[in-house]
Amino acid sequence: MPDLHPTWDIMVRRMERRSALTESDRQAFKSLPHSQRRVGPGGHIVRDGDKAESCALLLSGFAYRYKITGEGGRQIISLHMAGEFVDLQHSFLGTADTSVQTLTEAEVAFIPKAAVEELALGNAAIARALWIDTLIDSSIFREWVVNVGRRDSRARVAHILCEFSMRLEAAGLAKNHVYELPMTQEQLADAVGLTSVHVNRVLKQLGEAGLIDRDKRTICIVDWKRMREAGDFNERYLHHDAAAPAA
Amino acid sequence: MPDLHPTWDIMVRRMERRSALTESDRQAFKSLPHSQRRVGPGGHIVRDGDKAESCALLLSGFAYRYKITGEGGRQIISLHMAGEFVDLQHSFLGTADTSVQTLTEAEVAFIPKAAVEELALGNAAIARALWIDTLIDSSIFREWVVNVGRRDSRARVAHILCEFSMRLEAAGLAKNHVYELPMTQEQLADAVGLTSVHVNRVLKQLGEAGLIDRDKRTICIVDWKRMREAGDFNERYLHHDAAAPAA
DNA sequence: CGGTCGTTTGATTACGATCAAACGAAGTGG
DNA sequence: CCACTTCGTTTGATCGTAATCAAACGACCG
Repeated sequence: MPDLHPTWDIMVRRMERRSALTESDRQAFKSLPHSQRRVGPGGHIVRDGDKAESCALLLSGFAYRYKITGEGGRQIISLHMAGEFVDLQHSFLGTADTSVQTLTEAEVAFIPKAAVEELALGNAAIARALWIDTLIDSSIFREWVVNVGRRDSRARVAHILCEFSMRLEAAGLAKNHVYELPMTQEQLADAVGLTSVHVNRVLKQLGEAGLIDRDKRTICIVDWKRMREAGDFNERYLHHDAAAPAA
Repeated sequence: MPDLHPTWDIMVRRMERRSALTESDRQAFKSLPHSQRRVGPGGHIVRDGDKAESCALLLSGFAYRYKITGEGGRQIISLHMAGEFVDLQHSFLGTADTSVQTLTEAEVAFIPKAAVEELALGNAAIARALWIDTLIDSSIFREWVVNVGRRDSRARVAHILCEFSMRLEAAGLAKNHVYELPMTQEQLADAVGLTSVHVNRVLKQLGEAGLIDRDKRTICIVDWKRMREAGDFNERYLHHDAAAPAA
């Protein structure tokens, strides 16, 4: 594999944190058959209702998962960054129950469904790693239910900014609580169940209160402690420590 | 296994819909070591933050998963009925990230974490079945994010009533869209991100509009078609068809 | 029979939505 | 190069849904 995209290594390293892998396990990940494609900003990776034929690994850029309601409203359900499997679930469920769209220009590896299943079910250590990966996604969904269901606008926005910061840092894509938010205020609004107008006011207010600094799309969480409080944020649900005991 | 609770069979039958099982696979499920306990209404099965030591299978009754926010608000994140694993994820994640409480008197089988892991990772067909089970849970979480994030009060309540009806029927616990709702309006409110007062008004309105009939806690969805519309409900996300191809 | 819990209804408030418009930056074409 | 469009952000004014506050009622239970 001479020209394998470097993000494959990042993904494998994340898997190793989930389950103890042997060298051959690592190779199994890296030798997955796939076709790599560049997707422009706003391009679709999966569409709700699609029959699953492949599983997408995000190699660069950002993406989000969403659903459209009968009234035409959009709810963003999750955010994804380089190194993440964007629709592993669909390989097992057969049909996509959400759409996934890129936020930025992105490179995506599409792995045939059969290869994913074979990898995932052929080896206990790998199964464990991938399973835990989907379970952490699941934990994030649960937290999002809480976020949009029971927090006020200020806490919702603060919470998502904290989550994004933590996840970016865990992935090695940011540090010191400074990062480029790869989405518009409208998309942010659709992620927290508010309107873009209101999100704008909340961001302004968080700035005035000295919790964040903004410059264009760059977010700097100046006061992490107070921001965590404002967002009722406790990173435990991210399971960044999700240990790797038995292989 | 002379006196195994009959719900074990129901659970195994659900697993068979997810993945083709052999007789020995079925036996593996049914011979899981476990301790069975009766839990009174409102009793806790798991508490947020608990170190996972076992995995709970609900043998009878109803339960719900929830989180408490810093402000003291409660968000109910999922509902569970007999035959469902209530916290399979915790066995793999190590720590509970939500609490689970019974709605009614319930019988619960606690299976040691190690036994679950061994079962789940020791055999591809079983791994597949259990994994799909957790992925469907995950799909329901996604739908709930949409429900609380982007639907108005009427649709939220109608949606959850539709979901519960469908799931009960799929589990063989109800038919003809008539069922006993095992929760108070306050709990219903915490599941849809509203207040109990408002849920009460919405229920009344759905009754007056001829979509449902209520008698105490018994819900009868009189006009399923209009109710689906009102709740923007499309059962696809429940993946009740989630087929079982390769074993 | 009193007490608790859940449901129901009414009155008022408030948070965030909606409507509307201006502004700035980036991109396009004459 | 500048007019012009487009897209996203920002701010202001008003509206409406659901929250809050309050109280009565009914059912069940000890």
